[in-house]
Amino acid sequence: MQDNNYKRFEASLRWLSEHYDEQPSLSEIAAQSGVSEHHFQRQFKKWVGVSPKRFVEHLSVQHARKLLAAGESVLDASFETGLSSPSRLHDLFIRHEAMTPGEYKLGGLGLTIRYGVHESPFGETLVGQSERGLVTLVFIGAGGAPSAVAEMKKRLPKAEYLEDRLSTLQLVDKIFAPAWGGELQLLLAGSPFQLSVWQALLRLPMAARCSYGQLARSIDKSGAARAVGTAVGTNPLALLIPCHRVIRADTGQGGYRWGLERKLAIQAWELGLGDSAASS
DNA sequence: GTATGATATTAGG
DNA sequence: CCTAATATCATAC
Repeated sequence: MQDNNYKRFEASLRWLSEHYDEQPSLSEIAAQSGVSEHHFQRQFKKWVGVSPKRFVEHLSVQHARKLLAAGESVLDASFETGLSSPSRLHDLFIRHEAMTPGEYKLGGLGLTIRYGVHESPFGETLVGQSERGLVTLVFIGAGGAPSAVAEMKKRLPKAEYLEDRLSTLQLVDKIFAPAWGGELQLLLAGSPFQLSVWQALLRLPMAARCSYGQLARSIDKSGAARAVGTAVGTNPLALLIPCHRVIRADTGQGGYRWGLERKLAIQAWELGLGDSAASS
């Protein structure tokens, strides 16, 4: 269980988040982690699925530019064809429904949300599930579980909340288990602006990136890049709404609500998934 | 109103 | 190439 946790690489990823644009060599990266080059290489590859070198290349300016171009075409295409392709996380099909503005104003009245705290490969998560779909999947930050729960309740204050780890555990397994499949239903709750940002994001495939400005243009609000940034930052469904795939137009990584290390860890994980899918 | 961002673009060195 | 000013817009207060 513990060897499945990104925390072992947290320090390395933090260092990488500051130095990736210098294209550090394997020995430089390994030196930061305090273990031998060989050991680091093996451990990193085992957890991430790709080698450290491959990952650094992935973060490079040249590569990021290609990924941004791919994202641009996806956002453009879906803007013209409407909601065409259903979004996926690897083999997990993701469907979603959005609350109407009226419903959202009622604060989740009539909704029952079962929630629980669980371990994930990216640290502890809080999961909240309603009859109509998954409402919350957030990482637990410095405030600990109580503050994450309080935040969840604040967003939909009129909903009924029941702690029910048993039922949310199934969901966590489904999302993070190696053998995936099936469907996942999301229930999006937010302001109209937030909904449009999140829905646009749901169309972005694993192997693509987009910038805050591209997202803004795709929802017909060019110029609102900064507002898009805050909307992306309030994403209540980490991983499933792929906010970790949004980077800056200048190919910098930008920020992440739960720490840049975690953003890189998730990107690396997805990169590994793509590789294994391609090679099998 | 005012201040504040997970930004973007431009101007000046 | 770099830093710094400034445009911009949804939120939180």
